[in-house]
Amino acid sequence: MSSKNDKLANSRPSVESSPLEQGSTSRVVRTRFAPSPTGMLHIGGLRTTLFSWLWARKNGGEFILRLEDTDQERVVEGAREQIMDSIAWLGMNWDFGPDKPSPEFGSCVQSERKDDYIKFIQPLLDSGVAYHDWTSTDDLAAMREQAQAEKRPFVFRKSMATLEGPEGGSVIRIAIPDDLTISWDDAVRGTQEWSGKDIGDFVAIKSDGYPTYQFANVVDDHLMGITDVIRADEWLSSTPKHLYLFDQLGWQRPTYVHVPPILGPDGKKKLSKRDGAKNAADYAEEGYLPDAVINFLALLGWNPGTEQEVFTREQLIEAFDISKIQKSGARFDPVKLDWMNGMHIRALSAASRYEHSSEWWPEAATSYDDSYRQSVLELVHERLKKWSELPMLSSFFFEKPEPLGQDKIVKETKFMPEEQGQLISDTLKLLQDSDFSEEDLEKRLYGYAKDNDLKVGKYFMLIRLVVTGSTFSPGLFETLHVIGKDEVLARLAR
RNA sequence: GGCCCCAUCGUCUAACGGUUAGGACGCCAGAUUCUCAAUCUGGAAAUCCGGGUUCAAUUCCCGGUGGGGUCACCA
Repeated sequence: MSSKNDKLANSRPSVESSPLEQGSTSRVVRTRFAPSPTGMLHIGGLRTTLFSWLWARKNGGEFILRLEDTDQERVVEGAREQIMDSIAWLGMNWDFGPDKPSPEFGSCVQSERKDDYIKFIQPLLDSGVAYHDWTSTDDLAAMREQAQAEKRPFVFRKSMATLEGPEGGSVIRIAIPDDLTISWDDAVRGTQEWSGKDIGDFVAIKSDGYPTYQFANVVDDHLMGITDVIRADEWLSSTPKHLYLFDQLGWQRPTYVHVPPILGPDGKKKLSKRDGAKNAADYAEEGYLPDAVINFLALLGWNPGTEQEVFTREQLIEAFDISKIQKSGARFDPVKLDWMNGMHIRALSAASRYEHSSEWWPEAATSYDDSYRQSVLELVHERLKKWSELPMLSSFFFEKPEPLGQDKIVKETKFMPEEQGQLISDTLKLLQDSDFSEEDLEKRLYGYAKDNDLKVGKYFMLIRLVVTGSTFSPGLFETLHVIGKDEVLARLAR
């Protein structure tokens, strides 16, 4: 057939023209993320959101959050809020969303836009592109099963349909011509071409009157003026359906950008709940910084073409380019995320680092003032990978540690119990009239070790163990200085 | 099974057809040092296989293998 369709397909920008320019030359860039509120938004969805958001921000365009809830039965309570909270936590602001309708196109919730879809199906029905079908779901299932058994793909055609039935009980399908050829330039996959004979006549309007994703998606992308459809790879094979609809409705096609999947630990299947696929809330709870998560996610399936790894949010927006999105799937590496988060914690100014730390302090820290806590933070932050580690690394600044058994000290320092007692009481005397500046502590402690011919490492470890209860801590003088004279002497005297 | 997509160190990735195949995480070693970190330096570590094109292939083509996606009144 259809020279008409071929022409439409061919009227698209040629292969030579960059797909990047298709969306951005004529119209202001508009992207959207369109999840269905059926559950948690996990890491893969978050990354897709990120790419959409970055691309809009980079181009001074708009980013829309649209809820695809046309399957009312699958809508999960709370999912909508969870999705919005996750995206907001990562600092990806939307220009229009479920909570922010547009004066131009209205609601961003599909169930509230039902009338729009019905409106556009009529011309398709009139032109014979769409038709009513009364085939029962049971019959459909049987047909599918048979196709399966015969090891052939299930491709529904009008000839298989039940064309008569009671008013209102039908679905509306889009008829796909066998000789249709649909081609397009995917911004990451390159030129794609599909044959109509591999595409079944798909349902556009369900028998309950709601549109399917396939239809609502196209209508909304058009009505909302979406220029770049950035979505997961799994949609690649339904793109021809969407394109056919754009063409038949006489609408301008957006640029399609199919991003690769994020893989689970085995490097094969997509990351799933079973792998502990997380949502943004989980990362918030473990004490990751939104900027670090964004930085990490951006580098999963995209790279700037330079050797830079650590980016601020602004640098990411500046550097991001959909032409550098990877084709193949990427594995999620939590170890690198930890490193990345540590880098971001260290990149913060002392003041904003302290601000970020606020809810992570151990219980005992509440009775201490800001300036004390801030000094502690500056001492321990280089050892932090995530905020949840703060209590473990800082507790001895706020409360006396559990006294260590002498055996433990012997094991760590090789000082016999008698020696321990002697050294500690000497140290107690030594520090009695110290001003407890780092310099003075250093002078006295080193001096004592030297005068008594002690291994500095062993001696310092002894003091550390007694004062902090831990085999590791920030530098000994800094630690003693911050804890303060009274408390240090009290701990030594125990 | 049909159709489609993908393939560089363990992982994330770079490389106009000509590079000692680069960087990062992790790992190992060293430096620093009172411990642990942080930091710096060095090291081990990769082009899935087979053909073809070419003076030259990680790069282009074909085939294989492996992995993934999709074939719903779900998105």
